[in-house]
Amino acid sequence: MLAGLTPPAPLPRRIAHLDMDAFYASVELLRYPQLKGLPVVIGGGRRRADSVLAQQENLPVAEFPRLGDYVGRGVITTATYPARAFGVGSAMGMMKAAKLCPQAILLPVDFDEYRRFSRIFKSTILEIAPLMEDRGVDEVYIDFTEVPGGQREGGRVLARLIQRTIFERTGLTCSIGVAPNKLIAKMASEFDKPKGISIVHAADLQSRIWPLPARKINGIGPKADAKLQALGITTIGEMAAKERAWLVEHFGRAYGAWMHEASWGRDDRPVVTESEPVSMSRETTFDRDLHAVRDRAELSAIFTQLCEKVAEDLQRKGYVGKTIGIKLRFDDFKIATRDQTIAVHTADARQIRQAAGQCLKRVTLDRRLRLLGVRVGTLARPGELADSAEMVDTTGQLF
DNA sequence: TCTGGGGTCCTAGGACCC
DNA sequence: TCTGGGGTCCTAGGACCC
Repeated sequence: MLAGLTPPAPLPRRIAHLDMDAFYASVELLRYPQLKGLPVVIGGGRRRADSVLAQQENLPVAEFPRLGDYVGRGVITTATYPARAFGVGSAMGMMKAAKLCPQAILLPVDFDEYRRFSRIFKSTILEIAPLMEDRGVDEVYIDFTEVPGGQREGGRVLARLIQRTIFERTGLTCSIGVAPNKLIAKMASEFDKPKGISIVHAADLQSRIWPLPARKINGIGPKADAKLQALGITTIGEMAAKERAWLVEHFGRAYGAWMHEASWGRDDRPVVTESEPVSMSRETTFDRDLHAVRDRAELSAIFTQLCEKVAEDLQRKGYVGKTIGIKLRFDDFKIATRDQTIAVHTADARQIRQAAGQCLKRVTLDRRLRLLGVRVGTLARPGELADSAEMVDTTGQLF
C-alpha cells in the first residue's frame, strides 16, 4: 500500500425496496375518485371495453359492477384497504371473495394503464437514484449506498424524497424499506404499509426480523413453510437457531444453506439494473373446461391465437427463440409441459404453431383441459446470431 | 362456486461427446 | 471388452415470485 494513498473506507451498503401501495387499485382510484374509501377489487376475466366502464369516468357509484354479481373464473389481483378489511386479498378466487364482500366494487384489470404509471414512477426514481432493479410492475430495489444523501438517517431522508416526488408526479403512494441488503429491505418495506418508511440496521436482526414468520422471507413459499411448520419451526429466529447442517439435511444442500444465511439476515446479491428475458409465453384459462376431441375446433383456434400472440411479442421486442413449449392444465389442476428445441431460432407464428403442435401430440389428452399455454425459450437477438452458421428466420420465409 | 397470467431458477435423468 | 470420469444439452416437473 502506498503511503498517503489509503483508500477511503467503503460506505456501508444501504439497499431500498420500494413497493407501491395497492398499486392497481390506486391507479383505478385516480380515474374514479368517487370510489375513494370504498371496498374496491381488481380482477376477473372481463375486458374493460366490454363493460359499462368503458370511457365513463363520471359513473355514479351505484352503477359500478359489484363483486357479488360476478360469475366466472378468475382471481383478485388487488384489493383496496377497505376491501381487505373484509378478508379479501390478492390471489383469492373471485367466487370466494364475492361471498366475503359481495358489495365490493369490481373493476377489470387495465394493464396498459398500470404499465403507464409504472414507467412514470420508475423514471422518477431513476432521476434521483441511478441504480434501480426492476422487480415487476409495482416494485423495485434501489441502491442508496453511493447516492448523495443516501446514508443520511440510514436512508430515511432519500426515501422521503423519493416517496414525495412519486406522489407529486402521480398521486400514488408507496412504502419503502431501507436495510443493509435486498433480503431485509424487502421485509422492511412491509413493516409500515401503506405510505411507510422503515429503516433497518444489521443490529436490528434479533429484535425486528427474528420474531417474523419464516414465510416472510422472500423465497420461502407455501411448501417450504409447511415443511418448516411440520418440523416445529414458525419464526425466522427459530430457523436461525438451527444448525446449518440440520437445515441442509431437511431441505437439501443449496436450499438449506441459503435458508441458514437468510435467517441470519445475510445476503450479498447486488442490485441488478439490466437483464435479458429468458422466455416469453402466453396462456389462457378457458371459460369452461374443454375436451380435446369434442371441443377440438375451439381448442385449435385458441392454440393458434396463443402462438400468434407469442410471435407478436417476440417480434415487437426483437427476440427469436428456439425452445418451443406448451403447458396444459387439466380439470384436476394437474399441469403437464412439453417442449422441443428446434434447429433454427424463430419468431414466426406458423413455425411456433408447428413445433407446439408436435409437443401437444406427446401428451395423453384423457382429461378435460382448463388451460392452454405456449412458451418460447432460449431467446436471442436476431442480430447476434447473424455471424453464426445459423440461418435466422423471423419472417417464416425460407431463404 | 375454488384456484389468472407472466415470469425465473433449480433439480434430475438421459443422451451424447471426449 | 470393460470401466470411468467430466461436460453440455435437452426435457419435465416443481417451487416461488409479482
